[in-house]
Amino acid sequence: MRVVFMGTPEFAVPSLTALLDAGYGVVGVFTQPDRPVGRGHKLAACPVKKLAVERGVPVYQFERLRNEEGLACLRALAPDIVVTAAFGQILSQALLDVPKMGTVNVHASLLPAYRGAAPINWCILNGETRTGVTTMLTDAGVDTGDMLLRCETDIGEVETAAELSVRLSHLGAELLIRTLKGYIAGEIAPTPQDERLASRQPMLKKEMGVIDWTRSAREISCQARGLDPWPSACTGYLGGTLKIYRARPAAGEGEPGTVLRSSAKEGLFVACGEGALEVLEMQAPGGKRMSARAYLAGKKIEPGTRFGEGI
RNA sequence: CGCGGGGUAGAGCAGUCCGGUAGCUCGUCGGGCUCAUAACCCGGAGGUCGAGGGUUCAAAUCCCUCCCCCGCAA
Repeated sequence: MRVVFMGTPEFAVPSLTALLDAGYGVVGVFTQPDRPVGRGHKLAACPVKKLAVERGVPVYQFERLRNEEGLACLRALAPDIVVTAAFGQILSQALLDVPKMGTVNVHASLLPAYRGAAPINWCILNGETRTGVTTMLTDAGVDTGDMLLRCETDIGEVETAAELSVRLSHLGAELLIRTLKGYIAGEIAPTPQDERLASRQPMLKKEMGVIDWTRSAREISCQARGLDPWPSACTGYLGGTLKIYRARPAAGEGEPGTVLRSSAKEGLFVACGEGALEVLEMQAPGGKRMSARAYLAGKKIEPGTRFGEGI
């Protein structure tokens, strides 16, 4: 069995690892080109590339895989099946026609809901309590292909998108192996997606992070957790940006955006349009990420402080 | 050469400019108070001040070199 894997970020790593460990013949890995990341404009390899190199699998990187060059490369590898997981590029029909058994995608939502980009973030942003992973046969649309298997899981009360992503990536890897076994054996019947239940969300934008304190504590909590680690929920503080990564609703009321209680022992509570927000993980201007209590052990935030002014 | 911040007790910070007993909050351990407590009071333990070199009677602090971490931007 000749398998070609396409994926880029951390989410795809467990899937590729599972493929390799399960003994599938991974003849090539396609991943996004190295990008200048971090300080100093250094080119950095994505997580999938690092793993592939480490495991001795040939790596191919094309700016646009659907161009002639990429297509020719994929054809030359003559894959029986292509597996994708958060690859980051849309495959053309010509690419999809290459593998005899089709292209299996691992998608981090319970399709047909949350098609498109950032499904994990959107689930939390929308306050969903349950999500999962779906394996499907990729077609020309974005996440519209027939479904193979799915796996569900609850979303924790204070779970962030970053944490959920890690969990789903492992569930996805496990599901992928089960899917391939069943699919190759002809034991899984592809199920068409019900278009009436379909939904699709746009990519995340940095502006989505700005907190409107007149919203409810519940909504802001979802915003903070859903946008971790990027773009992250933020508000103005000390002339800079205070980021909030994890929070939960709590009792309390006051002028929206006002600090109600603040101490290393109690924590940090901010009044919202409805209820109060208990800030659990945050990042002060110019500082690093830490728990609100840890921050308050070193720096004070006086009750009455107004957040959100002068971002 | 993209801009900038930082490394001091388990955690978070002050002290560095202007060298001279290592300090605060939290946690932790012990004791007390209380019907009780994450509350309160008393006491204790815990630090090669990132590493190396230099200046000095004396360096967390001044000078040089190196390592590591982080924010912004992408």
